[in-house]
Amino acid sequence: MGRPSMAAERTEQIMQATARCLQKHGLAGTTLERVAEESGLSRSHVRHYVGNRDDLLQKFANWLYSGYEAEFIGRIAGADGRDKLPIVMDYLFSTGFLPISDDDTVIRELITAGIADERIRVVMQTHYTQAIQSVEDALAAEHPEASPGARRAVAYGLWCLAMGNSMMAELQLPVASGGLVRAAAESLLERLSRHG
Amino acid sequence: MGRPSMAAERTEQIMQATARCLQKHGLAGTTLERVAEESGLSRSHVRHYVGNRDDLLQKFANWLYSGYEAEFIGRIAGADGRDKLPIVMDYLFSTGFLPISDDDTVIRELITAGIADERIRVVMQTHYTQAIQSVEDALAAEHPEASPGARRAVAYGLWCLAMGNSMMAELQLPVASGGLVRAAAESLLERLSRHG
DNA sequence: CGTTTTCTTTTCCGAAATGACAATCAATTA
DNA sequence: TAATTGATTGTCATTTCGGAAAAGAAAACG
Repeated sequence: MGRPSMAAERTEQIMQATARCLQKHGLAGTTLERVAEESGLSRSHVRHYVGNRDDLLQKFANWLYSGYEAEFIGRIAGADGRDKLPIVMDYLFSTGFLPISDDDTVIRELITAGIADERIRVVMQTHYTQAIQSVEDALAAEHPEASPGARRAVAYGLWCLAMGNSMMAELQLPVASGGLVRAAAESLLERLSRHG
Repeated sequence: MGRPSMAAERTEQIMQATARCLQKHGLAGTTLERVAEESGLSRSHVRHYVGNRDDLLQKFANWLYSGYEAEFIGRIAGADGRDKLPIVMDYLFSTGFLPISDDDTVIRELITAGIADERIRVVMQTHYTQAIQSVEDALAAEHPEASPGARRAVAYGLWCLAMGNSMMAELQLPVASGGLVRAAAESLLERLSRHG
């Protein structure tokens, strides 16, 4: 064996720096140099540990979503029965004091990257497919009598509501921070309560 | 007077080239050089007529949305009564064969630009405020008996649904092209039919 | 020790984009 | 015809980024 590997720590450093960069400077502004600066390492370090810029973004997507898988998808799968839906609703429409979570910006930038880069896109496709499925599972636990088609539409609707609202919030549109999405989301949910 | 100004035609050329660039190469790839190439003019031309890159994007935002104002907001204001809502629904959820309209990509890139640049953001804020108001007007025409709060929530909900779905469509998520949003949107509408 | 492995630092090159400036050309009007 | 206004073209310097490679330093292990 040679010198012990710093890869694990360094990669973590770099990923977190990448997140901060995406948040502060957007996708185009997330250059290897800036990530290096933000992480306190040199650009050569970044290249050494994660490769070129495309590699960086792809690894970052994996890193980010594997975190979410534990935090969201995992938590829903772990919760039982009627505990699921409140978790989902809070996650999608948490109306805390922060208008948007820090991650929302990062995610949107990543989506932009995914439109151009297939590897990133695939990561996001599989993640989002799972996430929407989790929403559907939560709905199924709450409304087992509803039709699968209706559940699917509502699940996807909730998801789109959350994504769309996050976009509007990033534009600092006043209407985005008034809890109006949550009202719309509740309306969607009512459909499942009404006709079985 | 000197030589007659070509500003009007040239600007139009440049704006259309900018749209094509945003669509093909994204925000980061929309450089003055590429816009010049796409428009058939020289980079000096672009600089001469629209200024630097930030100026270009701001002028483009104005140009794009003044077009939409005529096409969408204007059309709704012009339609009478119960003709409004179908126009809105078609505009937001047109389920044609194209998974997404050409402009959707451009708009999303512009939103990304608006997050960083305040001048662009202001343009988009005012436009979207008006657009959501138009949706609300259409709902008011169809459901005059519904409560204003409910209408507002549904209007904003429809808008978010459309935005979120457009994002998912750009990621080529299969679920985005199945007409599922439209189903969710119809569910939202039902809320206004039910309790006045 | 010395070898091996990995980390770390440094240097170089090329491409692309921006900003600024200058010079020439063309059309209109006095 | 001359002056003026704006169009058109071209050039230069600077910056930033990305990609690649080389060389040195540090730690484990036999």
